[in-house]
Amino acid sequence: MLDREFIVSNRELVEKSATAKKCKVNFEHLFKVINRRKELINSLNSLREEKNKNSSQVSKTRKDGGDISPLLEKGKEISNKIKEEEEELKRIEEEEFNLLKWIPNILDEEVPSGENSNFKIVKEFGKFEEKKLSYFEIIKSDEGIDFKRGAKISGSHFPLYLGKAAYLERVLVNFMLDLHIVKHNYKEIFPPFLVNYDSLFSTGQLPKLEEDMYRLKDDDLFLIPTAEVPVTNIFRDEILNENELPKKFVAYSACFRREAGSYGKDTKGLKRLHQFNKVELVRFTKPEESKKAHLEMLEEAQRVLVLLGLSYRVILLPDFDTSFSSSKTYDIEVWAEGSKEFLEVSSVSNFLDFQARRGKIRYKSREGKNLFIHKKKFIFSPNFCFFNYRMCKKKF
RNA sequence: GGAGAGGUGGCCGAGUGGUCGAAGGCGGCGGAUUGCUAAUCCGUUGUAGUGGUAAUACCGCUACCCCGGGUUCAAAUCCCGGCCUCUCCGCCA
Repeated sequence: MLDREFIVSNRELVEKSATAKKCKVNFEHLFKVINRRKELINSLNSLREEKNKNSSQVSKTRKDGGDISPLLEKGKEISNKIKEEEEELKRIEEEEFNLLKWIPNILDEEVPSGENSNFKIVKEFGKFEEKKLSYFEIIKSDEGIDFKRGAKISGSHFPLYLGKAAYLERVLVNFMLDLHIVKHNYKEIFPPFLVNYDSLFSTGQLPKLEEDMYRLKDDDLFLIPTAEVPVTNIFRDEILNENELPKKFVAYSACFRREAGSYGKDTKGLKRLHQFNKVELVRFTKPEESKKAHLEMLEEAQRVLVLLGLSYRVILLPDFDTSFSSSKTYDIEVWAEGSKEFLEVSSVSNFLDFQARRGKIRYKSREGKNLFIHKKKFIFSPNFCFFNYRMCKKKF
């Protein structure tokens, strides 16, 4: 979420970003609501002042043996007026919140505009060879992934890993965790896989992506689409000390996505799964360290691929592909030799203070001011490493 | 699932209708004292909104004692609903 005052004073930038991300926002109406809210708050403040004064007058007058009945009358009047205005303020604030929550994060100035170009290739690493065998054939054995039985047990897009495939998945997860814990100094987190509405709201999945989420209706909980959600919410509604920052977390979790509306797209094999494993990194930093931290994470993410001996490229996503909450996103795409294509294994995003504001994640600066934390994350999906011929061959 | 207890400031803990943003203690900060450390003494110490204003300085006002409603001129305090925590019993892993 963006700050009310920020939107007012940076209207052009905010509108431009919203348009690029194809989010429709009625800014005219929003500004009217913002102004009315201010009016009401000012009016209520003075009414309450009057109320408080009148009330203490009652006890004084009574002590002195005076007649309090006119004061009681007056108090009642003021209270009624307050009630009226409070009701309007509540409506206005709800309306304002409903408008604000649909405004996407602002885009970094470096993000390419989708009108002329698509993504921008930032880096290419390794050789992009082609092999005849597709990943799909390699993993279809009794030491591979059994999609049929996975579908029987749960439904399509729930893969069942057998033998060496299960082993490979597990060691990849461990490898990524260990690398970031030991070499990059992240703290390991093992989070809950079910979360509540507020947690998903603060990371921005809700309300926009509600139909993509698995929901447990009886308990009003959601299966996490990524470990980003519980990890980001560790400090929701908290105020940290400046010297506690930066916070660096790495978490493995299974991820659950309904992938509603994506039927027909990438329906085969390991793409677009309903359940998959992922190692997620999250950093909370001060605003002034935000950009640097983001680039550091981009390096850390690439290290995984370099150590695994995989070829990849790094791209900077264009505006229309940058997610609702993100300001700037790099994707790392591994080269899949069998299917001869680039596949997204990692996504490194800078959210600035967008999620922090939604979740009220703050820190106290030395000057005593509470500031919203900047957050960035990157993800790494081990299952996509299966796509690479060399990796599969090595392990099978 | 059944029964009970409880949620107050950074922490502990008092407070059952007005003078309570809230006693007291601890911690933090500033200072005094001090061979060092410790101890002692004095002062200070929440957050947000809004107005005065150029101000993250200062002053005023408002809100906040888990959350949301209600009663009342007046609510931390009374009433209703919710959430959370703890203890005991049962059940399952």
